[in-house]
Amino acid sequence: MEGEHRDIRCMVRKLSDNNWEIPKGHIPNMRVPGRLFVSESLLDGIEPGTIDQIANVATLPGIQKYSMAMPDAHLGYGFAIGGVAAFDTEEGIISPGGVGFDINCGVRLIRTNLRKEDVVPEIKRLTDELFTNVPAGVGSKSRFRASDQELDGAFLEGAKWAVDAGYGVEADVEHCEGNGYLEGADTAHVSTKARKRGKPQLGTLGSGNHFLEVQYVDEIYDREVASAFGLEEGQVTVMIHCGSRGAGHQICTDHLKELSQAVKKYGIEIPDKQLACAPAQSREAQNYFKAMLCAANYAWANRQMITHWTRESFEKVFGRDVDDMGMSLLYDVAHNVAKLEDHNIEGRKKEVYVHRKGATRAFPAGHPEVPAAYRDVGQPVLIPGSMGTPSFILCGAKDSMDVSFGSACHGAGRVMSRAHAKKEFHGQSVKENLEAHGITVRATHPSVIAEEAPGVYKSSSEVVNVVHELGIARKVARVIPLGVAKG
DNA sequence: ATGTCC
Repeated sequence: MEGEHRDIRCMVRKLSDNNWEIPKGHIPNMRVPGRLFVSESLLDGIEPGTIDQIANVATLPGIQKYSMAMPDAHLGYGFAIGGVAAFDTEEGIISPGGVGFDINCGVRLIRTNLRKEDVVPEIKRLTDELFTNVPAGVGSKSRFRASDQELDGAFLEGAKWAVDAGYGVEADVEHCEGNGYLEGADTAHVSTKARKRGKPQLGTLGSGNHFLEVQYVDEIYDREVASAFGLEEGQVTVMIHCGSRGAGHQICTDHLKELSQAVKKYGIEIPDKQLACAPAQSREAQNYFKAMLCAANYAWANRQMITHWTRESFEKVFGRDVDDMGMSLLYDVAHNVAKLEDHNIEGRKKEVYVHRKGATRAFPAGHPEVPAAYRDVGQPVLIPGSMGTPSFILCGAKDSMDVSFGSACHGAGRVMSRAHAKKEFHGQSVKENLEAHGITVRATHPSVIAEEAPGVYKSSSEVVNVVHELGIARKVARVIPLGVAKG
């Protein structure tokens, strides 16, 4: 492909460390410049097509300040994964490409008061128990048989519905971004097909890079914030990384069709068909938005149900009560979602549609949407590693509002296709290698392990260092996997 | 990511 011969260094202009501009002349009709937040070394790994995607988004109507991408940026559908863009609520647009297919893919972290040495001797049994209790894999079905009414509950009330249904406690909801649900969801815009796919999957992990992982804290970078987050060295934590399954995928697919028509109807010029969108206040855009919120809420309900089964699994293995094991929710973040938020733009506060696609909200200390428990330090920002690699806990930092619409990165980007990974690695040997490093893995098939081998992802530590140095999120702690369940 | 192509 011709793109591979283009020099990335000729496409960007360095503004300061970790901060690069994609000038308005990169492609015709850019309304604002692009911004790419990467280190010198990460820059060389960015595909030219990713730069083009950041520039393409800059041509969309009503875009504010600049079209940006986080240090884990890579090619996505229309918008780059790692992309953040905010649009005016009147002059701007809403685009499914700016959210992605896995609506509200996200991460939550459960604390325990168990120590690494308490868990290591039981890790195989615990990982087996988690793998048994939380269905994983493509097309996997839930242990929970949702009725239509219960599905509506998940679509409209997210984690709150799940807690009311007996999956968790009230405090869980308070420790989710947006209290585990977004207002304005309307199931009238969710197709029968999306319901049909979503109904049996409510309470499933999914596949790909999604996982359920038992970890321990091995390093604290910021004692004060770690203390506010209830984290200390040697402590065991559980991380859940999953999304809205077939429901979100179908909702995205359905509305992409409608919005492709809307592009013509409203005469919007887009440089890439994958940037299908409609004017923010149009019927088409609002219908997508209301359906997207249903999928976002479904994902929060999904992670909440998985949390409940995680707690039950620990109870069974350790023979202790969840409260006794201190299994409270630290936080739950969305990294694929569009939201109405207030931001300061050119010196005045205004409401915008912020699209985060493979980017985590990272609101700083003092922001009213940060839960009271963390208000003095900033919201927890959870950055999952890939299978067998460290994950990071950060907190939203003071410059995020000015620099990145209150956003940070979301994880390690893939550097090798699934097909390539399956040729390069063998599941069984990857598994043996991980077990030699003290990491137990349970997956539906060895090919899943090959596709997700540690070597197919960029290092998340390099990505995390960029957002830390930029002052948009600060490093708090690092966690190391002990046991992983995957689909 | 995804009933990994209706």
